[in-house]
Amino acid sequence: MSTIARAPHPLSARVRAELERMILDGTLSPGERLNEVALARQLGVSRGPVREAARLLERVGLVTVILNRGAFIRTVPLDEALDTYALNALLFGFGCAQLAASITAGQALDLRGLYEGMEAAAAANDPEKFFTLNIAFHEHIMAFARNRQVEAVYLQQTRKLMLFRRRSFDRATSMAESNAGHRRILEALMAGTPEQARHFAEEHTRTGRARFLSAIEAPACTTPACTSSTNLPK
Amino acid sequence: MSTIARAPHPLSARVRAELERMILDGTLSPGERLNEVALARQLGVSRGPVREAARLLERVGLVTVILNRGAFIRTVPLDEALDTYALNALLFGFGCAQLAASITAGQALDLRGLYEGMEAAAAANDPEKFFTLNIAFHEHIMAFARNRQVEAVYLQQTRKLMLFRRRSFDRATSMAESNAGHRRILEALMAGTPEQARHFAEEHTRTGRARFLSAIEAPACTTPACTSSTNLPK
DNA sequence: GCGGACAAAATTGTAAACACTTGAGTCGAG
DNA sequence: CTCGACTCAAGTGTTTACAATTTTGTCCGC
Repeated sequence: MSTIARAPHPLSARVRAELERMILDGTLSPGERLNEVALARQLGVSRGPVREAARLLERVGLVTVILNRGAFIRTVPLDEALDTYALNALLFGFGCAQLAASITAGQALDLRGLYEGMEAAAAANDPEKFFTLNIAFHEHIMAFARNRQVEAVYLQQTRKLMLFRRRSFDRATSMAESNAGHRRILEALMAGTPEQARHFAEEHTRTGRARFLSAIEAPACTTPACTSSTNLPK
Repeated sequence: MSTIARAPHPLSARVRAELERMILDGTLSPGERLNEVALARQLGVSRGPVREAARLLERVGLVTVILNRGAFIRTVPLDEALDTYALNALLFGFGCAQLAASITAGQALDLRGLYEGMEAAAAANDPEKFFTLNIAFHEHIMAFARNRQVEAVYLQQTRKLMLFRRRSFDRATSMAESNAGHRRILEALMAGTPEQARHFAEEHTRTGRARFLSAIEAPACTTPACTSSTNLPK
């Protein structure tokens, strides 16, 4: 029974963060139901905050709430994932275009460091590290783009995609290919050419979608979480 | 004490819809606090659903929750409104570009009807009707664009902007100017030229933002709701 | 052996109760 | 008269309890 750390936030917000972490971690698998009493006991709180947290996660698209049946971790349908990729391509392209027009030396240095870290991770065949740096690279760009609304939507949609995107970097070639896209984006950013940056960003997202699709069609994963039903219960 | 109509949804969802309506209607003004007990009694429910609904509205950006002080209807800061306009320009441009490549005769007819309705409303100097048709025009386009994710984000952001956008169409010239933009978009859609449609859509959003800005700087509104504090309490 | 109806357990939806924080008003000292 | 501390009311945060629905297990009939 691990109690949540004390913080100056409503309990429901902390529970929401914890549940979000558990979902993205894989502790809670897609299709699984969020048992309110079990989670409440596990987190050392009452059912109220857990309920509120579940409703918040529904609003973000991470869970689905069915009347009198509870909250289930969403299994994002393929068409929704594709729509989300298109949306993210648009947002990421915008972010890169904006940043190309306003990038500072420090920001460029930061992004370059992440790029080189991914290069090393790809060479060492370390998908886990590459995955982490990759997220940081994209999120830093969107943070530097100075549009909080675009950034917020991008982060939210990306989190939703993470429900299964983690497996897209299984092969070393994927990492190298992905990082080549990062390099092109980075060069356009440092060159200060917004439209080129936007172009490479959208292209990069498209190749990411392609990797995602091939990973879906050929799931080289045998854990029970992968083979379980991909549809909602009932 | 008006009880909410029965429906196959959790009470919190129905309460959320009702609160959202009250906020966008103006029944609840920006800066106002959502008194849980009062709203619960007014809606004929308990505090639980009202709390959950308030948290949901926070996630959408319509209210702000402060620990131990409750939920306040948000007063969207200017910079956030500008960021949101930029986001909406991007999304609406995407939607128009998509639709230009796939529009059907029936969809074109539908949009044309809305356009002509707005033309009539502008001639009759009927801002209320123009406002309604204007929303329908944009939402129909986004629905026809066939990307549920982009559509959902656009709708959400637009609702947030509605917290004060309603006053942008006070003058008849604004309506005529706005509808001229609609006409250009519609022609590009029917011509099947995606990039042109995107261009006009983004331009239309920019002029909308300009109207919004001028309406902010010169508030021709004297109701107490407008003159009240535009910042969060305390 | 199989299918359907019934009953009991589990779980969610909702409501009420309790504890704590915040804010205002008042009283008193300087 | 002003400023500060104290008290009390209002309201939120959280927990607990109750009601309604769903699900599952079992039993009976065919």
